Amino acid sequence: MSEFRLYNTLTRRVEPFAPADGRTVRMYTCGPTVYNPAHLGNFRTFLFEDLMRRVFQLRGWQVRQVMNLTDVDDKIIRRAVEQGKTIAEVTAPIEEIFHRDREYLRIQPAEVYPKATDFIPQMIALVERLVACGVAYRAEDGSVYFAIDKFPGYGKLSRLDTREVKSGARVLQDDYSKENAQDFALWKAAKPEDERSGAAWDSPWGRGRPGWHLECSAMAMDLLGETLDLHGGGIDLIFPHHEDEIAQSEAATGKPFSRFWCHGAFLLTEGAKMAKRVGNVITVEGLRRDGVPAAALRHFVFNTHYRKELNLSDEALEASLQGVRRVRDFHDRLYDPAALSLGGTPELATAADEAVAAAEAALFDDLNGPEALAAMFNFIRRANAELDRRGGDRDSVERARAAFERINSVLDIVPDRADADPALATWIEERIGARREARARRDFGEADRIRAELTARGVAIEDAGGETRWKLVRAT
RNA sequence: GGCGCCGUGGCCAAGUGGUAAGGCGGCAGACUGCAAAUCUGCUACUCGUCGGUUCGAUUCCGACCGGCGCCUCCA
Repeated sequence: MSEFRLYNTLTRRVEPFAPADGRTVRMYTCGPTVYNPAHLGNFRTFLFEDLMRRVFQLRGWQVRQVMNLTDVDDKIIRRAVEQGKTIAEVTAPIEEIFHRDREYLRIQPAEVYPKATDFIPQMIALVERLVACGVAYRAEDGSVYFAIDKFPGYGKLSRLDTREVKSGARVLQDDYSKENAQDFALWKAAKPEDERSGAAWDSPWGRGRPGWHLECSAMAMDLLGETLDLHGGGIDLIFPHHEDEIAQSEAATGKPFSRFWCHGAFLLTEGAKMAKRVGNVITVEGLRRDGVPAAALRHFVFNTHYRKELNLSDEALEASLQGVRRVRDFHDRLYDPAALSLGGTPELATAADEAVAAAEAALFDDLNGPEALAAMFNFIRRANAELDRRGGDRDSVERARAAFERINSVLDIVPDRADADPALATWIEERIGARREARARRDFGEADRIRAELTARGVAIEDAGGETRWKLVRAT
């Protein structure tokens, strides 16, 4: 079996990767803050992580993935206060939307979706450990901070010079008092709005709530052990989020927190990072309403390497839509019973084997989605050509099906066929029957009229092998 | 100011120290009553610009131009 390689942000290199125990990849991926529906930019990262876990499975490893749902933070609290709700009332519906969108995009569920508020005791225990080690201190306001100058490795992931005082960068003073401007909060003393929205818990340092980074360290170590195989997220999380996770985890355990760090690049729209504050957000729900199938979105995302920025445009999306239509037509042809009876050729079997080899080589080499897609499309072209020959070889058709399934087990880019309701289907069949009769008496004017009628209702027809097949297409 | 990424045909996008995958689109042909689907051929002597290293660079180095991102709660 070929070597498996993965880019590691920690070393900035592509390195051989395998789970520590040789069997199960234990991966932690930063999930959404559930105060607003995630947009396609967020989902690009989640799709990258879906690709990752599916490739691991293709390689024969088991996967235990933990994705957190951040259900307590400043924005959630602000919203709760505005709406006179508790944070749980704010986050519950958003959590549902997240899973609905996730399922629409065919993102495999993680093994665990822990919520921050369910791990308060573990987080407090971690802070106690850090205080005991002397790397964390309680400030006058009752908050607890991590002292970054007590952790020698600070900055190793982001490679930021901690001494550098950046001119031109935004230097914000937050509401808490701390010894060093760059120290980060482990535990935040409760404010009135925290109490009012249910975002405050008892702790050895008084009422308060966890800092942003704490949940990931506590939940990852609780659910996956003190050293993970891999930790993933969007590239913007490298600093400070992941840097701080490393600091607080490794200061507590003395062990490497994660062997690999993997980050996905941004999705851009209109030339800028897709973000709520930029106002160029596109939601999964919106795309779904526009009739963009999940398969096309998956194709769109996987057609650019995960570490490269991807610019969303109508043209690019349209190309994915068409590409995925080709995949579906091929899939339908391959699985039509006729394909088996007409049969393939020995060359079809060869094409199948080569396609699998090419796709796996691409995927196992730092998750090269674009090359895997190329392998898929090369296979489709060659297989179509061989199927055209009707070589009578049933075995090669079976082989082609298996190859297609194997590659598609990762990409998952066959669009669902829109089902016609029974009444429409009956009407379509009737019209096709009428057209068949017209064609039989060589009344092509009538036949074309009927086809136009069907087209107007979004039905495309194909005359193939004496039969007429139909399918629903987008109205546009 | 610091750190980092990117610039490949009309659009999207891989890739390699030895002369450019794949998709979409376009053009032509085969098939078809006509289409559709499918297949075949064509569609970058060239990989932002200028230098350098090399027998040879799109691929390595440098400079420059252009775009994007991170620099404390943003995937």
